[in-house]
Amino acid sequence: MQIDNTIFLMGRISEKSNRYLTQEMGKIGLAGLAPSHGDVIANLFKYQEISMSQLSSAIFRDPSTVTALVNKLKQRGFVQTRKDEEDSRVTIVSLTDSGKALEPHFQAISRDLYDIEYQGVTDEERKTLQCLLAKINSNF
Amino acid sequence: MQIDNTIFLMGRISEKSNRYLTQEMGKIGLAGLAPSHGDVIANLFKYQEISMSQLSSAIFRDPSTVTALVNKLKQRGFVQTRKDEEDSRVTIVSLTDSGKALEPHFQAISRDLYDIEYQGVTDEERKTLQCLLAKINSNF
DNA sequence: ACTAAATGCTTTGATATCAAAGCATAATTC
DNA sequence: GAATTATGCTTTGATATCAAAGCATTTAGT
Repeated sequence: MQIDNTIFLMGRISEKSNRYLTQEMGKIGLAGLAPSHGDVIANLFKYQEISMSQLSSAIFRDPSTVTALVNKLKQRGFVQTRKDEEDSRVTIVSLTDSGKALEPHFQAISRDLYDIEYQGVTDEERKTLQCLLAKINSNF
Repeated sequence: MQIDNTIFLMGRISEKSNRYLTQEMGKIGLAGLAPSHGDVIANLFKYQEISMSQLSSAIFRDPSTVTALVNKLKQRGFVQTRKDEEDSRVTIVSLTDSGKALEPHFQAISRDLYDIEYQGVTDEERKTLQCLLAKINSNF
């Protein structure tokens, strides 16, 4: 029968987090965008410039999905793209000024999310959780 | 910045599980169906008969999504529906014989999934994980 | 009893997502 | 160096999903 419901719980937590992120993104001018759009932006904070395929690997989404995500972000004015000079197949994505301006808001949202997550959870437990999830993730 | 990546890991594990479930469902005659369809069926193993709205609560999906899920399962011949006699608004869903025949396969898939998840994880750790996830889930 | 509110479900429209196929361009092989 | 294979990306088509609106029917309020 059912051994436990950990997989189920991870799914639920994941969905609730996404709901929360979507809601908070709406408050900082990103209404109508999904968590994955946020993932794109977050990776641009980290790497400044990144190709479509690197983005695809970084956010674990199909290349065709990344095309759609970046198109939307471009249309909204948060990112821009240019062709790579060395390899004309490659498209390189970067933040516009209005994209860069989001960074502090992203940090705040991220902090808030983890505050919610870890209410009543000790640092010790947090580390244990982190370890266990990393191990389970590598089991698949 | 980023405090940890537990939320991210839960999302990844959840997606990988879903990928696995979809694949295994394909092997038992459920190709083209999603994990949520499996959730509907699993709840019917548990309750035999259940209304659309109860199903909606049980699988945490919008009522309109449940309508679509059940329609597809009906079309494939795994479930059937009837009107409740007491309240004609209510639709009650139940398994057909070919739906019931899936139960042992579901048990096997569920077992296999947990075997994968818990490779190299002790019973103690499993309990800890279960506890922490339950707490975090209730934090949202 | 009649109206208003609530409940159960479905339809419609929008969207993120993936898979498959297509189209370039680059790299490799012969 | 021409042909094949690989790589990077996009287009197209299908689907699960939700939100909003709609339609019944049941319940509550007066």
